[in-house]
Amino acid sequence: MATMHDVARLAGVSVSTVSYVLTGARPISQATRDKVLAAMAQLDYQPNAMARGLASRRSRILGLLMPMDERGLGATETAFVTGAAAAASAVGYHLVLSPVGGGNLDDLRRLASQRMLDGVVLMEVQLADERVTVLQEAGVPLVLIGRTGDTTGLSYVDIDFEQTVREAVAHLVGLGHRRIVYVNHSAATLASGYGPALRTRDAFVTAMSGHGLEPVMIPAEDSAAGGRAALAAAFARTPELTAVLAMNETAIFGILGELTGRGLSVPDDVSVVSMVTSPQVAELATPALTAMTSPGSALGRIAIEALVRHLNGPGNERHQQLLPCALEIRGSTAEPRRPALVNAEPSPTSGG
Amino acid sequence: MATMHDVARLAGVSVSTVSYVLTGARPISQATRDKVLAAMAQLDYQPNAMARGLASRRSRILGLLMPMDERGLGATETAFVTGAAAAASAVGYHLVLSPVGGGNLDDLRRLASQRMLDGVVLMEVQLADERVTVLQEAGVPLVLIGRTGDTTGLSYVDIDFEQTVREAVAHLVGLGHRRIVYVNHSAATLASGYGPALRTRDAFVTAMSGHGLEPVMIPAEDSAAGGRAALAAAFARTPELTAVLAMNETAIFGILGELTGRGLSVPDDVSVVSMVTSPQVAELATPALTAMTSPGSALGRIAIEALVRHLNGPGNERHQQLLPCALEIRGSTAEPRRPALVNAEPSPTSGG
DNA sequence: ACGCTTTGTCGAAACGCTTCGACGTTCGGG
DNA sequence: CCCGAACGTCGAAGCGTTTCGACAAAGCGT
Repeated sequence: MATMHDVARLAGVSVSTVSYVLTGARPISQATRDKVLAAMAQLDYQPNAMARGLASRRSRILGLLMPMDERGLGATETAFVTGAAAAASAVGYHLVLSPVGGGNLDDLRRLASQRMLDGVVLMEVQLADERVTVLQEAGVPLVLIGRTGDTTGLSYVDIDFEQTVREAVAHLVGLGHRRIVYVNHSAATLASGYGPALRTRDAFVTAMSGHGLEPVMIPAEDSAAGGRAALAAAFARTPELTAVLAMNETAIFGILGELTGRGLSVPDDVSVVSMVTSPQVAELATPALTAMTSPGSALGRIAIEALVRHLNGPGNERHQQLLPCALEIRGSTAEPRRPALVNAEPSPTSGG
Repeated sequence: MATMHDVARLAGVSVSTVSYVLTGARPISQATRDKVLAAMAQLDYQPNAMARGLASRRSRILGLLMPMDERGLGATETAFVTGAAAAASAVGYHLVLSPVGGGNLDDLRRLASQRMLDGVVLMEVQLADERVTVLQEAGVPLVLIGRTGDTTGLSYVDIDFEQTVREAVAHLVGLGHRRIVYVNHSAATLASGYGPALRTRDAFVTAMSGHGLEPVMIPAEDSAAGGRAALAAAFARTPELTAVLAMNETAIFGILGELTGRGLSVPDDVSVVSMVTSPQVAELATPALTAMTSPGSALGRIAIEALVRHLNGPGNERHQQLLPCALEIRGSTAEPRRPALVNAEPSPTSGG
């Protein structure tokens, strides 16, 4: 492994000159630069990341901290990761993912204090998230995906759940639906303070009320069985429902299965909209799901850009931004077959 | 940020003594050790990873290189990652995931030559994989998940596709199926030399022939539409098929959708077995899929353990190991409703 | 009581880089 | 023609560890 010394000797210059060629921290004449670059090429020189990091006190490595529990990353999260990696690469940083779960706070503290990461992006943030505290105390520059309850002084990028729900509801109402049930994450998840679940719940109430409709929300476990159970509960509560709004990529398949099982067709009998869903997953279902597509890779890119700005900038810039999901209409939504019950007398139309 | 110097001063010992307390490289008396540990606790000392890495020429960081194209990690890959992370953590290493795609070989070369990673585990290996060459040339200790065509001198852990296919076929044949179609990955994937696709193809031929049955394989794009198309092709080729074996987590949903669309019921009309599938995905489908469950977390653990052994050991140990998938019977397989056609005269049983 | 190995500790030299201060040159303005 | 500023380069001092050689003290067999 060639070192800077070797390069300097071969090029006939000092070590610091080689360093300046590499970093551009000081001007170097074209002639010298060429000599140095030639020597580097000849020796196949690669700077040693550790030495560089030690001397400069920055590793040029960014961490993406994601809990990897249970089920894996969906296409949504993957888009996020690739967006972040591309953005980091574009500005000369490496991006590494660290699968630190919520449990091992000590592990996180260690990782943070060792100065191996110049900054981190934290995913799957809870409304009250100890990891944020740990990272802040360790003095690590930080950008969140998602939001804590109190975002004072924090940088974050998150999905605009309010607008996303509003648009989804508007789409269904525009088609003529009146009885719309929202299938959320599980009751336990809600109780644990998972922001997206809580925010969409509130947004749904607001949106439905805005249309003069009754908001019915049903929690569902994150499993196909959970989706089936939720749909059963939904029908028990609102037998005349014509549309289901869901934000639960796992349960949605159970919902569809149960619908089919009951002899109901999608979208003719019941329309389904899946929120914060990637096109890939939406296409998996039969029929393909009308969905609110999450801005995955943009989210990742923006988070990294904010983080890097934070690292270079003098200090206190915060970046707080919300991105909406885009409505993509596929085959799972249509006008209700039966005129909505609130609008008209039950007509003698066929359809049971 | 306290340094070793601070700790040494506070404890009234030399810097090297502090280092020995930390690394255990030389014996230290209990009294001294206690003083040092107390000082470390008081100052909340954390060793600087860069300095340590520079001096010791090992970072204690392991890389998990995974291409993150298209669709994200399934639960299978996630189990793999968590298994690997846990194993690394258990032996005092950090595990970072690096989303280096197949395209940017230069990026990979840089990452490898910078000596930031003590060793790497490479996922999604192709039969001819340039990344392996790059890594070997860079002299980075390496363990593969999957295998290249020529595994001489390489360490790997992989799924035992031969046995997995054999068991899956045996399960179906045992139920009475005779016309079994294997839905593989896409023709392009096969042509690109993707090991699992090729190995399962060959194993399928072998297994079917062993039962005196005709092996029919259909490639499928990795999408729901691809699965639908493949099923259509399968029926065109083998109208009397009673079972589908698939290794394509994405296409499987299209297959199920198309089956339902044709008015065929699973498992009564057609049995379906999904290979190298996680329980989570298997449960998503309706009915839940009988599947060959991949040994995800064990694979990850074993790969990391082999890698660490490789780092500590004197040198040339290779580790080559195959792990089978486990048959988990769920609701998508049953005896064929119609007696298999090769066994009997076509009976006048109802069924289109 | 004698060397000899162990044990416990220290000081100093790396590790490979960045960065600061210094210094000679060159150049343009007054 | 002189002065200051900008340019281009160098040497050396770190960055925070590990690790090596040295050495005093203590334990051992004889």
